[in-house]
Amino acid sequence: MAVTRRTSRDIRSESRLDVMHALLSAGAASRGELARATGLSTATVATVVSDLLSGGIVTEAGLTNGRVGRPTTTLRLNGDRGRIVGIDVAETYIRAVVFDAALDELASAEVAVDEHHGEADYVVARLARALEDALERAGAARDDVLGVGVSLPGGTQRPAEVSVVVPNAAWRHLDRLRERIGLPVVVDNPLKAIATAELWSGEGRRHSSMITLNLGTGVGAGIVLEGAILRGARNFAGEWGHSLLALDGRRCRCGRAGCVEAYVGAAGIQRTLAGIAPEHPLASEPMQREFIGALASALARPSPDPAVTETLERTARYLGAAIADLVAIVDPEMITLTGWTVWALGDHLVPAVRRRVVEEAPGDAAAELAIEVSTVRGNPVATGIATIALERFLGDMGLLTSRVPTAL
Amino acid sequence: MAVTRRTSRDIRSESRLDVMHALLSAGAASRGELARATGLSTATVATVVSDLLSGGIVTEAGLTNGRVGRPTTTLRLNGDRGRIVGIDVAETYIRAVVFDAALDELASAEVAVDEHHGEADYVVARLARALEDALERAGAARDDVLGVGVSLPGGTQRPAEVSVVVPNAAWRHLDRLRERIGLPVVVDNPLKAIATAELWSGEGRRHSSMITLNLGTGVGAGIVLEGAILRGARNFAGEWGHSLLALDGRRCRCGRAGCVEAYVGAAGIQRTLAGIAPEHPLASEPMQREFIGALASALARPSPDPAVTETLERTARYLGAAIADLVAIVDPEMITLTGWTVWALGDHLVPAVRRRVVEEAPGDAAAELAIEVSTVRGNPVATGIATIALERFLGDMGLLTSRVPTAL
DNA sequence: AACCATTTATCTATGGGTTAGATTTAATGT
DNA sequence: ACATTAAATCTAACCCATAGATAAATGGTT
Repeated sequence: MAVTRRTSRDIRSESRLDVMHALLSAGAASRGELARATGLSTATVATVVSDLLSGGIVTEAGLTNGRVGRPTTTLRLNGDRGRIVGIDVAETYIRAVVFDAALDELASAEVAVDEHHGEADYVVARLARALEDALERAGAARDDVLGVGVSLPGGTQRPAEVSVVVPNAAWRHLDRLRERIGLPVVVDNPLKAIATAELWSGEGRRHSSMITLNLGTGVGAGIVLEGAILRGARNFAGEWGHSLLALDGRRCRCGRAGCVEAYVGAAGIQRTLAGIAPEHPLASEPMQREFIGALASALARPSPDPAVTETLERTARYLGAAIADLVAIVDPEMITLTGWTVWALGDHLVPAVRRRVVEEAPGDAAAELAIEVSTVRGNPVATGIATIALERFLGDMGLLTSRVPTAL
Repeated sequence: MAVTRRTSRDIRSESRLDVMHALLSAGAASRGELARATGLSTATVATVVSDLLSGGIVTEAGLTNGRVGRPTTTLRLNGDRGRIVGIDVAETYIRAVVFDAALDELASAEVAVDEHHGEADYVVARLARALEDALERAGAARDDVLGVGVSLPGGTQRPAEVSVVVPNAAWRHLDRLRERIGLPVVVDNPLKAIATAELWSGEGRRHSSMITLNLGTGVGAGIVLEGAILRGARNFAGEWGHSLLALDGRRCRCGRAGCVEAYVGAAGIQRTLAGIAPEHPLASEPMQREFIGALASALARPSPDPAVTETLERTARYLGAAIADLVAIVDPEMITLTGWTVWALGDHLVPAVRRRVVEEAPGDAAAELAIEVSTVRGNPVATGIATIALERFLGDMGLLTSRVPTAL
């Protein structure tokens, strides 16, 4: 596949996206403010806004009188345009979140999933249940739904549809999923979702390059370059969790040895602790999220358990080295961190990781690198996959061209 | 730094580049052929060609009569437009290559450099010597030179200018270099150079993503995405040689432990052999290029030395694992290999590496990945850095806009 | 020798994009 | 009432690409 050609239509498409992003992050803005925020001329903003107004994507939300002069009409994304659902299918739970068309969260629902019970029909049924619960709580009718985004772990790609790093039979049968949902569905993987969330609701558009790391059961990277998500030739880019940290190191659940995930995934952190203090009570905690939570509380105590402190130190070192590899290869302007490990351990982990990255990165590459906890609120996977569904919808409306490279 | 805005001028700039690339790879072509090759309309090609004709970049090289009909005017890049010099500054030598404006090689000169004699004045003097020798051999006057490209190892970046992975005092003083040469100079690092060469003279433009690996004393990756070189926030992207292969592994000359370069750089391969057979005569060969050459001859024998075979196997494994990391993170459509290690060992190494990458890459990510020896002839670093100088010249002429993001 | 068919290159009209600057609109202040 | 001010829109100019008409140049045909 050769390089894609850009046409002047794509420029308009990008201008529309820029205006929508500016509006999303500002909440409400006048045309003039949008022009200043996007760098476009007021004339262009006016025509773009009129496109979006006639598509019902934005609304005029009243006039505000300034000191003197013509009053400014305030613009907002039109939440009432419809509903978008984002569904985060994780290893142990499925969470469905309903958003309005301005990407404000309305309601959510979560169902537990038995990790060892992975048949397609079972998972699809649980997913449908989460979707219906969430819609009911949001008071949304099926007709209101503009699109449903589903994030599945593992690489999603055409034509094989889903190629899994961690095998799970359910994802080979997307047709059943579509049939059962009966609404416009887009499927992608969590890394592309968090990157999209960062691009619309976070830092992605303020920097020419950014990587967002998802740390939980699995770990991975969402890579954003020049305002676009790096998907790679097979939509596989960002599987940093399965890049090598240690040759012939710990066995990873993907089958390979020495993957980053085997060290800084939640189970990997537990293994680190078990290596330091095999008899430690936390080392045998069966639930990953409980384990991470307990680790956080242990660290918060006045004089923490040395084994716990050492676990954090080593994890910071592993993570620092793995992030340094990303710096060496991609050299991003900033890195954001997300995922439930970060929500729980961030206060202790992030400062240590910052120090480690500077040490481990080649030369002074990381000297000016910003490493921050993501500013995206809520579940970024659900937010991101819903955003991808919204992008797909906008593309179907003819408002977007090039920027809808969703996987499926 | 935010995302850069694209304007319609950039589209024309890309069209001009596309036409020039098509012309470079075809050697000679009619306007119609260029239209077919680029996917542009004949009208656009005609206007672009007339721009390039009036800039003297292309020439009409005679008419050819077909069977019937109006004869086709053949177009070529105008080599007589001037001369471009590419200078590859390596650890042990400096090579200057003179090209005509159609990027055909005219002459070259090489001077040896004492690795331990790294003062700025010394290196600059050697470089100037190589440049003058090459110009003389090419019969080129200084006035003919449109630009000089200098490739320096290590990251080159603003504002610190050159930030070295492997320290060398000389590169802190680019002003002296510029003063001594007295011609338009661009400086960049070898990874960006090989990527540029791949983009103009190789496979880069036929694929939406491509990585070219340089294997020699140092190792690194040139990353090409959507027809553009990935430079990163500090022009540091592609320093894959200093990403981690083995935590706490072999000490690397960059100071870190376990870098890819410490395993698959020429010195690393020798260390692998020394680990297998400490008394092996090749293990104490003092010159790296001699060592690699001797390894290649040993492998070509009917029944090769088992230590040598084992060295190749392990190197393939290291390289396969390191490439698998690139696949996991970037997921390119193809990978090309270059550098003198590849020229010498490619026949034995590449097939083994291909197998290893498929095994080591997560899931079936590498199943369709093409791994080939680069088709760029000659010294790709010199070719690439000369091409960057040509791009800079075209930019100064007003023929190119966005695509001249050279470092210095 | 005049004319037709054929192939290549250019010209023209159309449509999409952006923008600076003029103009209109709608408030406040005197 | 009228000037002032600020926001939004309109207008004209200038980019870009393309389809389709037109012109150019030749070999073959009558």
